[in-house]
Amino acid sequence: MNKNNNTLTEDVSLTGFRFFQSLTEDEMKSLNNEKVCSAYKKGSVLYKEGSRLTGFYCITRGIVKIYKTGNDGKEQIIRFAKKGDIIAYRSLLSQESACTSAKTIEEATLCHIPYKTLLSLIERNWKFSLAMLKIVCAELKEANDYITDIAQKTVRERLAEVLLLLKQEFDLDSEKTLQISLTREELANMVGTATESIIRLLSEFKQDKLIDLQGRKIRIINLPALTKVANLAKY
Amino acid sequence: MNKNNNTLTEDVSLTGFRFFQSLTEDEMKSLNNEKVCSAYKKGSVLYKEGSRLTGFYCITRGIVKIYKTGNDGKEQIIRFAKKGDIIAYRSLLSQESACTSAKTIEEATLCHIPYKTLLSLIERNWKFSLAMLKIVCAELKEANDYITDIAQKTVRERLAEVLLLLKQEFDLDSEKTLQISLTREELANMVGTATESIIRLLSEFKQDKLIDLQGRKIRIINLPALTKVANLAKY
DNA sequence: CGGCTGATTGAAATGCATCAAACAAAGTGG
DNA sequence: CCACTTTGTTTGATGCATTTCAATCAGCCG
Repeated sequence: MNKNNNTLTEDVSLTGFRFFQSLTEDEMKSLNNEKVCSAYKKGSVLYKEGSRLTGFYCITRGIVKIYKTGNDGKEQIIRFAKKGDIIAYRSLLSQESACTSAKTIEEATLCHIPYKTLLSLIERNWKFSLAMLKIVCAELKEANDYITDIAQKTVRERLAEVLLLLKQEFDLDSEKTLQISLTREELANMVGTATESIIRLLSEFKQDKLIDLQGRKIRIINLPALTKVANLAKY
Repeated sequence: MNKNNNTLTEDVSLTGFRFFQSLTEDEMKSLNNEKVCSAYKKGSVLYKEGSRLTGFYCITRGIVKIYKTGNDGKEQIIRFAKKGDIIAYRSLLSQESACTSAKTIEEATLCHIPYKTLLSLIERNWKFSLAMLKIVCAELKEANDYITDIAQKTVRERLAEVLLLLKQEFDLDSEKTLQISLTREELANMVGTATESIIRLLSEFKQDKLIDLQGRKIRIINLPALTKVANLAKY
Protein backbone atom coordinates (compact mmCIF):
# COMPACT_ATOMS: atom_id res chain seq x y z
CA MET A 1 0.00 0.00 0.00
CA ASN A 2 1.26 3.42 -0.90
CA LYS A 3 0.93 5.69 2.09
CA ASN A 4 1.23 8.78 -0.05
CA ASN A 5 -1.74 8.02 -2.18
CA ASN A 6 -4.05 10.84 -3.05
CA THR A 7 -7.28 10.79 -4.96
CA LEU A 8 -8.96 13.53 -6.94
CA THR A 9 -12.00 14.87 -5.22
CA GLU A 10 -15.14 16.56 -6.38
CA ASP A 11 -14.23 20.07 -7.44
CA VAL A 12 -13.89 22.21 -4.37
CA SER A 13 -14.36 25.94 -4.94
CA LEU A 14 -11.92 28.50 -3.61
CA THR A 15 -14.52 31.25 -3.75
CA GLY A 16 -15.08 32.69 -0.33
CA PHE A 17 -11.62 31.96 1.01
CA ARG A 18 -10.31 35.09 2.66
CA PHE A 19 -6.94 34.97 0.96
CA PHE A 20 -8.57 35.28 -2.45
CA GLN A 21 -11.14 37.91 -1.56
CA SER A 22 -9.40 40.62 -3.58
CA LEU A 23 -9.89 38.67 -6.81
CA THR A 24 -12.31 39.84 -9.48
CA GLU A 25 -15.02 37.48 -10.65
CA ASP A 26 -13.02 36.69 -13.77
CA GLU A 27 -9.83 36.03 -11.86
CA MET A 28 -11.74 33.79 -9.49
CA LYS A 29 -13.14 31.85 -12.40
CA SER A 30 -9.71 31.28 -13.91
CA LEU A 31 -8.32 30.32 -10.52
CA ASN A 32 -11.01 27.74 -9.96
CA ASN A 33 -10.33 26.38 -13.43
CA GLU A 34 -6.58 26.17 -13.10
CA LYS A 35 -6.34 24.76 -9.59
CA VAL A 36 -6.36 21.02 -8.97
CA CYS A 37 -7.74 19.76 -5.68
CA SER A 38 -6.92 16.40 -4.15
CA ALA A 39 -7.68 14.53 -0.98
CA TYR A 40 -4.74 13.17 0.98
CA LYS A 41 -4.59 10.50 3.61
CA LYS A 42 -3.09 11.13 7.00
CA GLY A 43 0.68 11.06 6.79
CA SER A 44 0.96 11.98 3.11
CA VAL A 45 4.09 13.88 2.21
CA LEU A 46 3.17 16.84 0.00
CA TYR A 47 6.72 17.93 -0.74
CA LYS A 48 10.19 17.59 0.70
CA GLU A 49 13.08 19.91 1.36
CA GLY A 50 15.13 20.41 -1.76
CA SER A 51 12.35 19.61 -4.20
CA ARG A 52 11.26 21.98 -6.95
CA LEU A 53 7.62 22.95 -6.78
CA THR A 54 5.26 23.77 -9.62
CA GLY A 55 2.75 25.67 -7.58
CA PHE A 56 1.51 26.42 -4.10
CA TYR A 57 -1.33 24.90 -2.11
CA CYS A 58 -4.41 26.19 -0.41
CA ILE A 59 -5.76 23.93 2.32
CA THR A 60 -9.51 23.41 2.33
CA ARG A 61 -9.65 20.64 4.93
CA GLY A 62 -7.35 19.03 7.48
CA ILE A 63 -4.02 19.97 9.04
CA VAL A 64 -0.58 20.08 7.46
CA LYS A 65 2.71 20.01 9.33
CA ILE A 66 5.50 22.20 7.93
CA TYR A 67 8.93 21.18 9.13
CA LYS A 68 12.65 21.22 8.48
CA THR A 69 15.04 18.35 8.95
CA GLY A 70 18.20 19.20 10.90
CA ASN A 71 21.57 17.73 10.01
CA ASP A 72 21.25 14.94 12.52
CA GLY A 73 17.90 14.02 11.00
CA LYS A 74 15.81 15.52 13.76
CA GLU A 75 12.76 17.37 12.55
CA GLN A 76 11.94 20.91 13.60
CA ILE A 77 8.31 21.87 13.17
CA ILE A 78 7.98 25.38 11.78
CA ARG A 79 4.20 25.65 11.88
CA PHE A 80 0.91 23.90 11.32
CA ALA A 81 -1.36 25.02 8.51
CA LYS A 82 -5.11 24.52 8.42
CA LYS A 83 -8.17 25.35 6.34
CA GLY A 84 -7.72 28.63 4.50
CA ASP A 85 -3.94 28.69 4.92
CA ILE A 86 -1.58 28.60 1.98
CA ILE A 87 1.68 26.71 1.98
CA ALA A 88 4.73 26.27 -0.24
CA TYR A 89 4.52 29.84 -1.52
CA ARG A 90 7.90 30.89 -0.19
CA SER A 91 10.09 28.69 -2.37
CA LEU A 92 7.79 29.40 -5.29
CA LEU A 93 8.09 33.18 -5.01
CA SER A 94 11.83 32.94 -4.43
CA GLN A 95 12.10 30.46 -7.30
CA GLU A 96 14.21 28.20 -5.14
CA SER A 97 13.99 24.63 -3.94
CA ALA A 98 11.76 24.08 -0.96
CA CYS A 99 13.51 24.69 2.36
CA THR A 100 10.83 22.85 4.32
CA SER A 101 8.84 19.65 4.02
CA ALA A 102 5.09 19.29 4.39
CA LYS A 103 3.07 16.33 5.60
CA THR A 104 -0.60 15.91 6.46
CA ILE A 105 -1.16 14.92 10.07
CA GLU A 106 -4.78 14.05 9.41
CA GLU A 107 -6.84 13.48 6.31
CA ALA A 108 -6.83 16.66 4.27
CA THR A 109 -7.87 18.31 1.01
CA LEU A 110 -5.52 20.69 -0.77
CA CYS A 111 -5.82 22.73 -3.95
CA HIS A 112 -2.72 23.02 -6.04
CA ILE A 113 -2.39 26.38 -7.78
CA PRO A 114 0.18 26.56 -10.61
CA TYR A 115 3.03 29.04 -10.53
CA LYS A 116 1.74 30.65 -13.72
CA THR A 117 -1.59 31.41 -12.09
CA LEU A 118 0.13 32.94 -9.09
CA LEU A 119 2.31 35.12 -11.27
CA SER A 120 -0.57 36.29 -13.40
CA LEU A 121 -2.47 37.31 -10.28
CA ILE A 122 0.51 39.29 -9.04
CA GLU A 123 0.83 40.98 -12.42
CA ARG A 124 -2.80 41.95 -12.74
CA ASN A 125 -4.06 42.58 -9.25
CA TRP A 126 -2.01 44.67 -6.86
CA LYS A 127 -4.46 44.03 -4.07
CA PHE A 128 -3.66 40.37 -4.33
CA SER A 129 0.07 41.16 -4.16
CA LEU A 130 -0.54 43.20 -1.06
CA ALA A 131 -2.53 40.39 0.50
CA MET A 132 0.30 38.03 -0.30
CA LEU A 133 2.83 40.42 1.20
CA LYS A 134 0.79 40.59 4.36
CA ILE A 135 0.70 36.82 4.64
CA VAL A 136 4.45 36.50 4.27
CA CYS A 137 5.05 39.36 6.70
CA ALA A 138 2.76 37.77 9.25
CA GLU A 139 4.69 34.54 9.01
CA LEU A 140 7.96 36.44 9.32
CA LYS A 141 6.75 38.06 12.51
CA GLU A 142 5.84 34.67 13.92
CA ALA A 143 9.26 33.35 12.99
CA ASN A 144 11.06 36.25 14.65
CA ASP A 145 9.04 35.82 17.81
CA TYR A 146 9.83 32.14 17.77
CA ILE A 147 13.55 32.78 17.43
CA THR A 148 13.51 34.99 20.50
CA ASP A 149 11.52 32.44 22.47
CA ILE A 150 13.71 29.48 21.64
CA ALA A 151 16.83 31.48 22.33
CA GLN A 152 15.75 32.89 25.66
CA LYS A 153 13.07 30.81 27.30
CA THR A 154 13.27 27.55 29.19
CA VAL A 155 11.76 24.39 27.77
CA ARG A 156 9.05 24.61 30.40
CA GLU A 157 8.02 28.09 29.31
CA ARG A 158 8.13 27.15 25.66
CA LEU A 159 5.92 24.10 26.15
CA ALA A 160 3.33 26.21 27.93
CA GLU A 161 3.51 28.73 25.14
CA VAL A 162 3.15 26.08 22.46
CA LEU A 163 0.05 24.73 24.17
CA LEU A 164 -1.43 28.23 24.21
CA LEU A 165 -0.50 28.74 20.59
CA LEU A 166 -2.19 25.49 19.63
CA LYS A 167 -5.25 26.50 21.60
CA GLN A 168 -5.39 29.81 19.78
CA GLU A 169 -4.98 28.23 16.37
CA PHE A 170 -7.03 25.07 16.72
CA ASP A 171 -9.39 25.92 19.58
CA LEU A 172 -10.76 23.77 22.33
CA ASP A 173 -13.90 21.69 22.14
CA SER A 174 -16.69 21.91 24.70
CA GLU A 175 -14.56 19.92 27.14
CA LYS A 176 -11.56 22.24 26.78
CA THR A 177 -9.66 19.63 24.79
CA LEU A 178 -7.16 20.79 22.18
CA GLN A 179 -8.54 20.15 18.72
CA ILE A 180 -5.27 18.90 17.32
CA SER A 181 -3.76 15.53 18.03
CA LEU A 182 0.02 15.42 18.20
CA THR A 183 2.49 12.79 19.29
CA ARG A 184 4.83 13.63 22.15
CA GLU A 185 7.62 13.62 19.62
CA GLU A 186 5.84 16.22 17.49
CA LEU A 187 5.35 18.41 20.53
CA ALA A 188 9.06 18.01 21.24
CA ASN A 189 9.86 18.96 17.66
CA MET A 190 7.80 22.11 17.99
CA VAL A 191 9.33 23.14 21.30
CA GLY A 192 12.80 22.12 20.23
CA THR A 193 13.62 19.61 22.92
CA ALA A 194 13.74 15.87 23.62
CA THR A 195 10.61 13.74 23.64
CA GLU A 196 11.32 12.63 27.20
CA SER A 197 11.45 16.21 28.40
CA ILE A 198 8.01 16.86 26.94
CA ILE A 199 6.61 13.81 28.67
CA ARG A 200 8.05 14.82 32.02
CA LEU A 201 6.86 18.40 31.72
CA LEU A 202 3.39 17.39 30.60
CA SER A 203 2.99 15.22 33.69
CA GLU A 204 4.27 18.08 35.84
CA PHE A 205 1.67 20.36 34.27
CA LYS A 206 -0.92 17.71 34.99
CA GLN A 207 0.18 17.40 38.62
CA ASP A 208 0.02 21.18 38.92
CA LYS A 209 -3.57 21.00 37.61
CA LEU A 210 -2.81 23.14 34.58
CA ILE A 211 -3.83 20.48 32.10
CA ASP A 212 -5.39 17.05 31.97
CA LEU A 213 -4.10 14.19 29.85
CA GLN A 214 -5.84 11.24 28.24
CA GLY A 215 -3.60 9.71 25.65
CA ARG A 216 -2.96 12.41 23.09
CA LYS A 217 -5.88 14.46 24.25
CA ILE A 218 -4.81 17.53 26.16
CA ARG A 219 -7.38 19.43 28.19
CA ILE A 220 -6.46 22.90 29.33
CA ILE A 221 -8.06 23.29 32.74
CA ASN A 222 -6.24 26.34 34.11
CA LEU A 223 -5.63 28.80 31.33
CA PRO A 224 -4.49 31.76 33.47
CA ALA A 225 -1.91 29.66 35.30
CA LEU A 226 -0.66 28.15 32.06
CA THR A 227 -0.32 31.64 30.61
CA LYS A 228 1.72 32.62 33.62
CA VAL A 229 4.03 29.65 33.16
CA ALA A 230 4.48 30.65 29.51
CA ASN A 231 5.81 34.02 30.65
CA LEU A 232 4.45 35.84 27.63
CA ALA A 233 5.29 39.32 26.40
CA LYS A 234 3.20 42.19 27.59
CA TYR A 235 2.22 43.73 24.30
CA MET B 1 24.49 65.31 24.46
CA ASN B 2 21.75 63.55 22.59
CA LYS B 3 22.97 60.17 21.44
CA ASN B 4 20.16 59.82 18.96
CA ASN B 5 20.95 62.95 17.05
CA ASN B 6 20.79 62.80 13.33
CA THR B 7 21.63 65.40 10.75
CA LEU B 8 20.31 65.82 7.25
CA THR B 9 22.91 64.96 4.66
CA GLU B 10 23.49 66.00 1.09
CA ASP B 11 20.82 64.34 -0.99
CA VAL B 12 21.83 60.75 -1.57
CA SER B 13 20.30 59.15 -4.65
CA LEU B 14 18.65 55.74 -4.51
CA THR B 15 19.16 55.22 -8.24
CA GLY B 16 21.26 52.16 -8.85
CA PHE B 17 20.21 50.32 -5.71
CA ARG B 18 19.29 46.78 -6.65
CA PHE B 19 16.05 46.75 -4.73
CA PHE B 20 14.69 49.61 -6.83
CA GLN B 21 15.91 48.42 -10.19
CA SER B 22 12.42 47.57 -11.42
CA LEU B 23 11.31 51.20 -11.11
CA THR B 24 10.65 53.33 -14.17
CA GLU B 25 12.49 56.61 -14.55
CA ASP B 26 9.44 58.51 -13.39
CA GLU B 27 8.93 56.32 -10.37
CA MET B 28 12.58 56.69 -9.49
CA LYS B 29 12.30 60.44 -9.72
CA SER B 30 9.31 60.52 -7.37
CA LEU B 31 11.04 58.16 -4.98
CA ASN B 32 14.13 60.34 -4.83
CA ASN B 33 11.90 63.32 -4.19
CA GLU B 34 9.81 61.76 -1.47
CA LYS B 35 12.53 60.04 0.49
CA VAL B 36 14.40 61.79 3.27
CA CYS B 37 17.97 60.76 3.99
CA SER B 38 19.76 61.36 7.25
CA ALA B 39 23.07 60.50 8.80
CA TYR B 40 23.03 58.81 12.18
CA LYS B 41 25.72 58.47 14.79
CA LYS B 42 26.80 55.13 16.09
CA GLY B 43 24.28 53.84 18.63
CA SER B 44 21.29 55.80 17.32
CA VAL B 45 17.97 54.08 17.85
CA LEU B 46 15.93 54.25 14.64
CA TYR B 47 12.78 52.77 16.07
CA LYS B 48 11.65 50.61 18.96
CA GLU B 49 9.37 47.64 19.41
CA GLY B 50 5.78 48.78 19.70
CA SER B 51 6.23 52.04 17.84
CA ARG B 52 4.18 53.01 14.82
CA LEU B 53 6.22 53.72 11.73
CA THR B 54 5.51 56.16 8.94
CA GLY B 55 7.74 54.56 6.37
CA PHE B 56 10.57 52.14 5.81
CA TYR B 57 14.29 52.73 5.46
CA CYS B 58 16.90 51.95 2.86
CA ILE B 59 20.44 51.88 4.18
CA THR B 60 23.03 53.63 2.05
CA ARG B 61 25.92 53.49 4.51
CA GLY B 62 26.78 51.75 7.78
CA ILE B 63 25.35 48.81 9.68
CA VAL B 64 22.07 48.52 11.55
CA LYS B 65 21.25 45.97 14.23
CA ILE B 66 17.69 44.58 14.20
CA TYR B 67 16.71 43.03 17.49
CA LYS B 68 13.90 42.01 19.80
CA THR B 69 13.82 42.43 23.53
CA GLY B 70 12.81 39.34 25.47
CA ASN B 71 10.63 39.52 28.58
CA ASP B 72 13.59 39.50 30.91
CA GLY B 73 15.03 42.43 28.97
CA LYS B 74 17.64 40.41 27.14
CA GLU B 75 18.04 41.35 23.51
CA GLN B 76 17.89 38.84 20.71
CA ILE B 77 19.55 39.98 17.50
CA ILE B 78 17.48 39.02 14.49
CA ARG B 79 19.84 40.26 11.79
CA PHE B 80 22.23 42.97 10.71
CA ALA B 81 21.36 45.16 7.76
CA LYS B 82 23.88 46.98 5.60
CA LYS B 83 24.13 49.13 2.49
CA GLY B 84 21.35 48.30 0.05
CA ASP B 85 19.20 46.52 2.62
CA ILE B 86 15.76 47.73 3.59
CA ILE B 87 14.43 47.61 7.11
CA ALA B 88 11.16 48.26 8.94
CA TYR B 89 9.06 47.15 5.99
CA ARG B 90 7.39 44.27 7.81
CA SER B 91 5.40 46.24 10.32
CA LEU B 92 4.64 48.79 7.62
CA LEU B 93 3.18 46.24 5.21
CA SER B 94 1.27 44.52 8.01
CA GLN B 95 0.14 47.91 9.30
CA GLU B 96 1.11 46.91 12.79
CA SER B 97 3.42 48.26 15.45
CA ALA B 98 7.05 47.34 15.03
CA CYS B 99 7.93 43.95 16.52
CA THR B 100 11.65 44.68 16.50
CA SER B 101 13.94 47.57 17.36
CA ALA B 102 16.72 48.97 15.19
CA LYS B 103 19.94 50.65 16.21
CA THR B 104 23.01 51.71 14.25
CA ILE B 105 26.16 49.96 15.41
CA GLU B 106 28.35 52.34 13.46
CA GLU B 107 27.81 55.68 11.78
CA ALA B 108 25.22 55.24 9.06
CA THR B 109 23.07 56.95 6.46
CA LEU B 110 19.47 55.89 5.93
CA CYS B 111 16.76 57.04 3.56
CA HIS B 112 13.26 57.15 4.94
CA ILE B 113 10.61 56.26 2.38
CA PRO B 114 7.02 57.17 3.33
CA TYR B 115 4.30 54.54 3.49
CA LYS B 116 2.37 56.36 0.76
CA THR B 117 5.29 56.02 -1.62
CA LEU B 118 5.62 52.32 -0.87
CA LEU B 119 1.93 51.75 -1.45
CA SER B 120 1.90 53.67 -4.69
CA LEU B 121 4.82 51.60 -5.99
CA ILE B 122 2.97 48.40 -5.12
CA GLU B 123 -0.15 49.68 -6.87
CA ARG B 124 1.58 50.73 -10.05
CA ASN B 125 4.48 48.38 -10.53
CA TRP B 126 3.94 44.65 -10.11
CA LYS B 127 7.63 43.99 -10.66
CA PHE B 128 8.34 46.05 -7.59
CA SER B 129 5.79 44.01 -5.63
CA LEU B 130 7.46 40.84 -6.77
CA ALA B 131 10.86 42.17 -5.75
CA MET B 132 9.42 43.03 -2.37
CA LEU B 133 7.88 39.59 -2.03
CA LYS B 134 11.24 38.03 -2.79
CA ILE B 135 12.94 40.10 -0.12
CA VAL B 136 10.42 39.11 2.54
CA CYS B 137 10.56 35.47 1.46
CA ALA B 138 14.34 35.49 1.64
CA GLU B 139 14.18 36.83 5.16
CA LEU B 140 11.58 34.24 6.07
CA LYS B 141 13.84 31.46 4.85
CA GLU B 142 16.69 32.83 6.97
CA ALA B 143 14.39 32.96 9.96
CA ASN B 144 13.25 29.37 9.49
CA ASP B 145 16.81 28.16 9.16
CA TYR B 146 17.70 30.07 12.28
CA ILE B 147 14.87 28.48 14.25
CA THR B 148 16.08 25.03 13.35
CA ASP B 149 19.66 25.91 14.26
CA ILE B 150 18.88 27.40 17.64
CA ALA B 151 16.58 24.52 18.46
CA GLN B 152 18.94 21.73 17.47
CA LYS B 153 22.55 22.85 17.51
CA THR B 154 24.95 23.35 20.38
CA VAL B 155 26.18 26.81 21.30
CA ARG B 156 29.58 25.87 19.92
CA GLU B 157 28.14 24.99 16.50
CA ARG B 158 25.99 28.09 16.44
CA LEU B 159 28.89 30.40 17.24
CA ALA B 160 30.93 28.91 14.40
CA GLU B 161 27.96 29.33 12.12
CA VAL B 162 27.42 32.94 13.16
CA LEU B 163 31.05 33.74 12.43
CA LEU B 164 30.68 32.22 8.98
CA LEU B 165 27.47 34.11 8.42
CA LEU B 166 29.14 37.37 9.39
CA LYS B 167 32.03 36.58 7.07
CA GLN B 168 29.62 35.97 4.22
CA GLU B 169 27.68 39.14 4.85
CA PHE B 170 30.43 41.56 5.79
CA ASP B 171 33.50 39.95 4.26
CA LEU B 172 37.04 39.81 5.51
CA ASP B 173 39.71 42.39 4.84
CA SER B 174 43.11 41.54 3.39
CA GLU B 175 44.16 40.15 6.76
CA LYS B 176 41.13 37.88 7.05
CA THR B 177 39.60 40.09 9.72
CA LEU B 178 35.80 40.27 9.98
CA GLN B 179 34.62 43.65 8.73
CA ILE B 180 32.08 44.10 11.49
CA SER B 181 32.89 44.99 15.06
CA LEU B 182 30.66 43.44 17.70
CA THR B 183 30.83 43.26 21.46
CA ARG B 184 30.91 39.83 23.07
CA GLU B 185 27.47 40.54 24.35
CA GLU B 186 26.18 41.22 20.86
CA LEU B 187 27.68 37.97 19.65
CA ALA B 188 25.96 36.26 22.56
CA ASN B 189 22.68 37.91 21.62
CA MET B 190 23.01 36.63 18.08
CA VAL B 191 23.86 33.08 19.11
CA GLY B 192 21.32 33.08 21.89
CA THR B 193 23.57 32.32 24.83
CA ALA B 194 25.39 33.97 27.73
CA THR B 195 28.21 36.43 27.17
CA GLU B 196 30.57 34.29 29.23
CA SER B 197 29.91 31.29 27.02
CA ILE B 198 30.88 33.28 23.95
CA ILE B 199 34.10 34.41 25.60
CA ARG B 200 35.04 30.88 26.56
CA LEU B 201 34.21 29.45 23.16
CA LEU B 202 36.06 32.20 21.31
CA SER B 203 39.22 31.45 23.28
CA GLU B 204 38.77 27.75 22.59
CA PHE B 205 38.47 28.52 18.88
CA LYS B 206 41.62 30.59 19.20
CA GLN B 207 43.47 27.77 20.95
CA ASP B 208 42.34 25.40 18.23
CA LYS B 209 43.81 27.84 15.67
CA LEU B 210 40.46 28.42 13.98
CA ILE B 211 40.46 32.14 14.64
CA ASP B 212 42.69 34.87 16.01
CA LEU B 213 41.55 37.55 18.42
CA GLN B 214 42.70 41.08 19.00
CA GLY B 215 40.14 42.96 21.01
CA ARG B 216 36.97 42.92 18.94
CA LYS B 217 38.83 42.04 15.78
CA ILE B 218 38.24 38.47 14.75
CA ARG B 219 40.51 36.91 12.14
CA ILE B 220 39.35 33.70 10.54
CA ILE B 221 42.49 31.68 9.97
CA ASN B 222 41.10 28.21 9.34
CA LEU B 223 37.89 28.48 7.38
CA PRO B 224 37.47 24.78 6.50
CA ALA B 225 37.87 23.73 10.12
CA LEU B 226 35.48 26.41 11.30
CA THR B 227 32.96 25.24 8.71
CA LYS B 228 33.30 21.75 10.05
CA VAL B 229 32.66 22.92 13.60
CA ALA B 230 29.56 24.73 12.38
CA ASN B 231 28.17 21.42 11.13
CA LEU B 232 26.29 23.01 8.25
CA ALA B 233 23.58 21.50 6.09
CA LYS B 234 24.58 19.80 2.90
CA TYR B 235 22.45 21.66 0.42
C1' DC C 1 42.67 60.48 37.90
C1' DG C 2 38.33 58.28 38.80
C1' DG C 3 34.42 56.15 36.64
C1' DC C 4 32.32 53.38 33.32
C1' DT C 5 31.70 49.76 30.14
C1' DG C 6 33.25 45.60 28.37
C1' DA C 7 36.18 41.38 28.84
C1' DT C 8 37.86 37.58 31.32
C1' DT C 9 38.31 33.72 34.51
C1' DG C 10 36.81 30.53 38.17
C1' DA C 11 33.64 27.86 40.84
C1' DA C 12 29.22 26.11 41.69
C1' DA C 13 24.54 24.99 40.34
C1' DT C 14 21.24 23.09 37.12
C1' DG C 15 18.41 22.23 33.32
C1' DC C 16 18.24 19.23 29.87
C1' DA C 17 19.89 15.42 26.89
C1' DT C 18 21.08 10.91 26.57
C1' DC C 19 20.90 6.09 27.39
C1' DA C 20 18.46 2.10 28.81
C1' DA C 21 14.61 -0.58 29.80
C1' DA C 22 9.91 -1.57 30.26
C1' DC C 23 5.35 -0.84 28.94
C1' DA C 24 1.13 0.30 26.17
C1' DA C 25 -1.30 0.69 22.03
C1' DA C 26 -2.20 -0.05 17.49
C1' DG C 27 -1.81 -2.16 13.19
C1' DT C 28 -0.44 -6.59 10.47
C1' DG C 29 -0.47 -11.06 8.91
C1' DG C 30 -1.09 -15.90 9.38
C1' DC D 1 -8.82 -13.94 16.48
C1' DC D 2 -4.49 -14.31 18.43
C1' DA D 3 0.56 -13.80 18.09
C1' DC D 4 3.72 -10.47 16.37
C1' DT D 5 5.80 -6.33 15.03
C1' DT D 6 5.97 -1.66 15.23
C1' DT D 7 5.32 2.68 17.08
C1' DG D 8 4.63 5.65 20.73
C1' DT D 9 4.83 6.43 25.83
C1' DT D 10 6.78 6.36 30.29
C1' DT D 11 10.19 6.26 34.09
C1' DG D 12 14.82 6.14 36.11
C1' DA D 13 19.69 7.04 36.31
C1' DT D 14 23.66 9.46 34.73
C1' DG D 15 26.47 12.97 32.47
C1' DC D 16 27.45 17.17 30.53
C1' DA D 17 26.92 21.59 28.33
C1' DT D 18 25.63 25.85 29.68
C1' DT D 19 24.03 29.27 33.04
C1' DT D 20 24.69 31.86 36.87
C1' DC D 21 27.14 34.31 40.32
C1' DA D 22 31.22 36.59 41.79
C1' DA D 23 35.38 38.83 41.39
C1' DT D 24 39.04 40.81 38.84
C1' DC D 25 41.00 43.11 35.07
C1' DA D 26 41.58 46.08 30.86
C1' DG D 27 40.56 49.92 28.16
C1' DC D 28 38.56 54.26 27.28
C1' DC D 29 36.91 59.02 28.00
C1' DG D 30 35.87 63.29 29.95
